[in-house]
Amino acid sequence: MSRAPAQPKTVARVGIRDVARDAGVSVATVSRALANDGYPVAEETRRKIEASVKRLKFVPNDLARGLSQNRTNTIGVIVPNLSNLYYARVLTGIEDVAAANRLSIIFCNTNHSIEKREQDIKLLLQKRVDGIVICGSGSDYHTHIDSRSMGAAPIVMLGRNEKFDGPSVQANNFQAGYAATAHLIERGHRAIGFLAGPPSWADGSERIRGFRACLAEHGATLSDDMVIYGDFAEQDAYARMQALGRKRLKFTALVAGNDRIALGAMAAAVDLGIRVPHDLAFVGFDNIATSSYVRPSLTTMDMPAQLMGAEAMRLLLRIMAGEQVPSQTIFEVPLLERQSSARS
Amino acid sequence: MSRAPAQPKTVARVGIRDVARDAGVSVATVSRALANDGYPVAEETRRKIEASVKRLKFVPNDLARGLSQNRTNTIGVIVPNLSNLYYARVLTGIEDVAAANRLSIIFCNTNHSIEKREQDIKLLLQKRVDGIVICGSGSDYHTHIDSRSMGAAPIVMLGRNEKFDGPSVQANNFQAGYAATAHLIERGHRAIGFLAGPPSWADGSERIRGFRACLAEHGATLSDDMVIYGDFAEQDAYARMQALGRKRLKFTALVAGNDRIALGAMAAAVDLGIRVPHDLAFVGFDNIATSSYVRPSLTTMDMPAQLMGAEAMRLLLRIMAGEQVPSQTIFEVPLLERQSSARS
DNA sequence: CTGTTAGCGCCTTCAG
DNA sequence: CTGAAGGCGCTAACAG
Repeated sequence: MSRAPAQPKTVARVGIRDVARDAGVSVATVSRALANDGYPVAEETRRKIEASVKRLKFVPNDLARGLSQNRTNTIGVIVPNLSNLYYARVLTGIEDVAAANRLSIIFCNTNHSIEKREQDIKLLLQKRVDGIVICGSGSDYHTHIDSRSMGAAPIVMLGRNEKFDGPSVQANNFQAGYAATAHLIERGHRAIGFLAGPPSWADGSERIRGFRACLAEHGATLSDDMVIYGDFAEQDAYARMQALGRKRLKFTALVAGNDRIALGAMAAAVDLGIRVPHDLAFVGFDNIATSSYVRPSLTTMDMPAQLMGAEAMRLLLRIMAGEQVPSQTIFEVPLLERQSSARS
Repeated sequence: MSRAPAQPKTVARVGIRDVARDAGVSVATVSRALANDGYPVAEETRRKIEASVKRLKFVPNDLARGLSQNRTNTIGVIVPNLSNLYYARVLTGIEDVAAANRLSIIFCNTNHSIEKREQDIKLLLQKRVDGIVICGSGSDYHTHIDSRSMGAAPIVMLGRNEKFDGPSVQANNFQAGYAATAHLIERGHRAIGFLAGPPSWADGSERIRGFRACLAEHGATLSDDMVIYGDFAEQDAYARMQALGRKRLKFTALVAGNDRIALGAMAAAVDLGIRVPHDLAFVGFDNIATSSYVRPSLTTMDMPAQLMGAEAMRLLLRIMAGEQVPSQTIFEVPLLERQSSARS
């Protein structure tokens, strides 16, 4: 597959040389005026240069700049899936602080494929990004690129990843799972199930650990069929809930691996004539926008997605500046009580 | 604000020259072997080179490549706001076909600020992207960069923008607004209101035009207070609905500017004791994931967001390949009947 | 099939 | 405060 050059060679772009000639100075001076770092340039010279830049419509070439400066002012962000509003918020948080620091973002979507992720990392390294934020948890981190040697880009991980030893930003998912469960227990529930995501989802597993820990601590008997695995989305959760509801319902409350799962399951519950929260209470994770606008509204653990994104970006900036940063930055997750777990 | 270089100059990166030396060939041969276009390279030479690449952990520098090839295999995507799932889906569509064509995406979020957008375009041009997709409609397009002269990157617009004369991908929002309204009329409604987004939102205005046209055609009297403007999100819609509901409700059905508005308003309706759809029917636009998982589920116009994103990217690819493309590519928007507009 | 050699457009010492 | 010149890492003629 070959593409024609984006620019026909016949249309020579205006370069710094043209500006220099037009302004009657040397390229070095133009370069310095444009860089606008502290380097002294006479006010008048600067004005002449700026005029020429305007007149010639000069657009500096960041590729050349990057090549000689060995820095691109660009970072890579790898996300598993944007249809999950959680990641959209994370990305928004990253973008905010990136933009504030005049950094561009090269965005990669992996669709949860770890091969795609490896490939994306390779690509980003070729593009000489100054740093990388990898979002999405798993137990699968594995890449043969040592992030610290060879001057390769530093990596910050957002989410739990057991095999990654660089700096990471995480939510305290164990605590969150624990708190969600404790909330239900406090409401009098004893038969509580967990509608989980995929087993490979590290953040999810932590939530389940918290769930089990809380139950154990309250003397509940733990059985394997209390945790029902599936995927991240509404549809599958709807189906799982239907399967659950057709038998005699053995739970009075469900913790869902995330809000999308909760929403899907709640819809199924309603459709089955199960009253929420009277017959069945729900707690989710993420606090996506719609969770407070469904009825009954969804009680959820309020994952600070945007904050975490922003923090990850800040860490990356500090690493890029040569600072040492903490190996783990952990956010607690507050409970947001709403109707789906109200006393009935 | 200054940052330390991402890479200490002391650690010289391995370059194509090192590979050449290691493999005992010339840099040109290495370059050709790596490019892997049709250029003939002896099998054995190729093998030796690949071995050296592995051994030395050579990572080609795309900046240098871009500089000499005058192409970056990177495109820019500008989006108003990712917290709207609609744009997340558009972006996903773009990313899919971009990745399939080995193009990277530089992502920019404008928060609906047209200044930020101008700035982003400038940045993208400096980074010498091969093309740009601008998402989000408005009546405000204005940039002094002529997309066709100077070999600057071609632009494809996704969404309606009156002042932009390049190729665009759009949904037929007039038809969609018309169809949504016709659906309600067909259900027996005559007093229909429109819970709009901001007046500056071009796609939204088209929907309103369709709404008016449909009403007019069915002999309804049009008054200005049938359209209630606000922003794009749930919260504001909730407030507007509450204001509406406190007076004697003069509508039996509402068309909402998008699903988020519909969801917010429906929540308010429920809270006010208004029965949906019995007392008040709803139709939205976008078909975001949760719309089918709220109860009552939301009837909506199924905007083909991902398709449109993919198509915009395909158009851009064709332009980049030097092809001529249609100035407008328009998608029709199907109606998805669900519970919020069921006969009551 | 392979090698040599100019650039690509800018930054950055090193001298004025 | 300004200029000259080498180099960033790779590609693309042009010659073998």
